[in-house]
Amino acid sequence: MVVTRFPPSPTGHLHLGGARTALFNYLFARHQGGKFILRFEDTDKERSKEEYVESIISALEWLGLKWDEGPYFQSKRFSLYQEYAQRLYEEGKAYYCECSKELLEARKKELQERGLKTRYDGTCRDKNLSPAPGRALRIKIPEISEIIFDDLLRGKIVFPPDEVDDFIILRSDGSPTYQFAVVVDDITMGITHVIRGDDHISNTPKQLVIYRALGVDPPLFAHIPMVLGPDGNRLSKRHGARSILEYKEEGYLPQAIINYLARLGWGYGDQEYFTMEELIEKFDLQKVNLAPARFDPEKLLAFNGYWIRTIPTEELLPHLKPFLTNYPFQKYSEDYLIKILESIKPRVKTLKEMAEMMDFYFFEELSYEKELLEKYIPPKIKEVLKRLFQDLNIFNFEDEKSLELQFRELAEKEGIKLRDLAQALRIALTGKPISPPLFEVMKCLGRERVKARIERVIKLREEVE
RNA sequence: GCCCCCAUCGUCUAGUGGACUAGGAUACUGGCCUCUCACGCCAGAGACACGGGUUCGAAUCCCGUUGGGGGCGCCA
Repeated sequence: MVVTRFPPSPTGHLHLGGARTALFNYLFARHQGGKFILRFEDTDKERSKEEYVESIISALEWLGLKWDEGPYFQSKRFSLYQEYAQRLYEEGKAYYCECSKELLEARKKELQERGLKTRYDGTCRDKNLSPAPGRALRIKIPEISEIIFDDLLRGKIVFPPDEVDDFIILRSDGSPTYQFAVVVDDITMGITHVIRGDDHISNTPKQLVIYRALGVDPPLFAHIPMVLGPDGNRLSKRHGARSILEYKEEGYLPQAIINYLARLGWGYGDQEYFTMEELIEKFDLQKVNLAPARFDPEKLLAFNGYWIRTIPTEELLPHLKPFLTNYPFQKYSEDYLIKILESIKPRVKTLKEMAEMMDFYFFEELSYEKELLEKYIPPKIKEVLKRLFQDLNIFNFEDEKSLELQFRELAEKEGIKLRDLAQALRIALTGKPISPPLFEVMKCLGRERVKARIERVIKLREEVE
């Protein structure tokens, strides 16, 4: 059975790059009917934080990337790593090293200055040191030969013989380093496919050395291209390195983020829009592009707009509710909310915008900008509004079609353009020059609320004069 | 500096030797629809990085150049 994993280190929030790696692992596992594991790589005690564990978990849950096992924590598995390390030590495949950090640092600096490779010089390699506090355990790289592996996406990748040095697998405090913990975990968790960013390509030879020393066949590797910022540089805080949860707060739909992320570096013919179900069905690692992909916030926004107007309104409503907390929306029925959402859906790109556009449905006393009143309600139109006021009692508010007809007739009778009348009414009813279709708005508000707003706006308009 | 990966419109991509006058999406421009704004529809502009090969024939295969990305920790 296929087993994949997503191994974030809880030293930051889940960002777009990490989310995409998680997504690809998830999709691959689901497509193959396999298992997807969540594992926190928190061997760095200094930088790992519980709050990041929580935020990563809630981001994954929000995106709908459900894991089948875990979360595991490397910090709780130290005895396992020590066990494996002990084995390597006893078999002579690893040795203890007493070189101090300062000494190593100095040697490295010197090598750099001379333009040479910064590798460990093997000072302690043959000292036969026994374990002792303050000593780190290094793996003993066997005889020099090149290291080759078959990447699922790129084919053979070859590293020259002297690329890997005797690196540390157990720190002097006994904790495992990343390279070692990953391998032990992937072995013990039965990982079959390692799908990760291509920034890990150069780590792979080190890990292969560990697999070999442990006498275990390595999993299959697929290195997917990284996600770059819009400027082609590494993802930074300004754009995509923001937490996924920030996108949630700004009014993005998980469907949109998943869809966008899937299309970043992967394609399925000319199809652009995919539900999670379709992705699971159609995802194929072989179709992943090899070139790094730039994150384009505008396209993500466009996808968000698409999914807002595409998913059923009943499904949209729960996503929107958190953005309505400043409105007394509890007073209104679910049916009413769904009705007004329908008309706003095609006009917005985020849930936040949606909430902003809906405000007039919830408040009776709108505030009107003086400029808008003057621009859209000139004296002539104001008089029309006054005369219209009586008609409102007999107009049929049952459906927008008949409302429209009634107002068309009225405009004709008054000798003004429907357009001008409509804009004045729009200001009166919504407080804005841009809104959902006017007659839909009227129908939703109902006769009494429409009357009250027109009456009030006439009064305010006269105060301005 | 050394090592590794990569290269189609601004961006994301389709394309796996002939179906390419290089398709779609997004963004942009013009038009249609229209009570505003959107949505939708139609149209336009916009790319095979460069140079050598291989081949009857290259966006597609090979080599080089250039460009971009990544790695070289007792970080992950």
